[in-house]
Order: sequence, then structure tokens, then C-alpha cells
Amino acid sequence: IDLGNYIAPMFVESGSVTDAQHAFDRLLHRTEHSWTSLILGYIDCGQAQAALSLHQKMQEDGVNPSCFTLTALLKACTRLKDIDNGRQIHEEVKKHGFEGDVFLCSALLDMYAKCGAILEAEEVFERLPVRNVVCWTALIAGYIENGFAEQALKCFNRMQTEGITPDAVTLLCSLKACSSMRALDLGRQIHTDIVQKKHERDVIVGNTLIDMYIKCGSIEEAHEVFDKLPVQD
RNA sequence: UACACUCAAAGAUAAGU
Repeated sequence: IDLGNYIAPMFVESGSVTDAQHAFDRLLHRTEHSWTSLILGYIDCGQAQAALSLHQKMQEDGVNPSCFTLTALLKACTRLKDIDNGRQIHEEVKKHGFEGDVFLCSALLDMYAKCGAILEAEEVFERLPVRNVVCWTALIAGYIENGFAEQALKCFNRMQTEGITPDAVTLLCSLKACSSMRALDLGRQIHTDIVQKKHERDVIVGNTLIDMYIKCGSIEEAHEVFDKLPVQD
């Protein structure tokens, strides 16, 4: 076992990315895995810029990034809305032939979407060999974030015709789209789905449902949801 | 030695002001 891989997550859990950095600096064998752990540690501590700067240091150290590394770096770009760095990492993804990795591509598509480049996000999506629920949800969330609620709902339908079952995150995103589209009927259907899947008692889900019913003009249903909430703050 | 399994990476995080 290479303990170096676990040092960063351990220190990050105890709240100190600085300690993680010190431990990392003393490692004799810095592998691509330990670099990736440190990058993720910085991101978890809200220091995405520092995480990104490790990219170059890693190259200087002569360590090649894996798809895990590039996924982490893309996440840092997303946090910083740094599309220029994101594009560079995209080039690196192509160079290493990682374009078939579904984790990496969902991070890539999310990066483009969150940076406002919805066309590029769509392109990444269309080129994906396999699309799981995370890819679909990232695209749906991207449409919503960029003000295309109608596209989001179309995408929600399309994913289901293609046999992918929405999960709690997908349902929550789609509810937001229903709110802005005033799509009460679809909102009700999603509500039914949420109840069946037993996500009803989740406070965030409950709040999003209430918001949807209010924006769609149904105070009565909003109140019903409210009455069933386990916590009413 | 081979095979299998497990082990690091991706999506929502609400409303209002």
C-alpha cells in the first residue's frame, strides 16, 4: 500500500490542508495518485486556485496526470470559472486519449456549462460514448444555470426516453426548471416520482417543491408539502 | 500466473433579502 495516497485526505479531514502539504513535501515517492489527492484536498478546503497551481508543479516533478488528476483539475476550473485553463486541460485530455472516461467527461461538460459555454458542454455531451445519469443531470443543470429552462425540461424528457432513470439530483434540478417555466403539471409528476422514491422528507427537496408550487400558482399544494416537512424553519 | 471482487475522481445543495 502506498500510504502517500492517503495523507492528503487524512489531513483534509482533520481540517488542515497545510499539514497535508507539509506531509506531501516530505514524501519520497510522489505518485500521480498522491498529487491527485493533494489537489482534491485543496479543492475541498476551498482553495481551488492553489489546487490548479499544482498542475504545473506536478509537470515540473515529471509526473504524468491520470484521468483522476485531470478530473480534479477540471473541478478546480469549474469552481474558479476559469474556462481558459479548462480548455487547456481539455487539450490534455485529448492528448492522453481520456475522452472515453465518463467521470472525466462529466467534469468537462460541467466545467463548460458552469463557465457559460453551453454549446461546448453540449458538444462534449454528444460525443460521449456512454451517458449515465450524472452526465444528463450535469447538462440539465447547465441549461438551468444559463437560463434555458425549456431546454432543461426537454433534456429531462429525452433522458427518460433513452432509458435513463432520474435520481434525486436530477429530479431536484428538473423541479427548478418547472418553477421557472411555470410547468405545474410536470412539477406534479416529478413530485409523485419523488414521493415514490422516498425523497419527500429531505428538507432541500421539500423546499424546492414548495417553491415550485408557489411559482406555479398553487399555494394549496405548497402548503400541503409544508405541513409534511419534518423540520419547518 | 490468471480471473473476479473491493479501494482515489464527476452532477443539485433550496427560497427570500
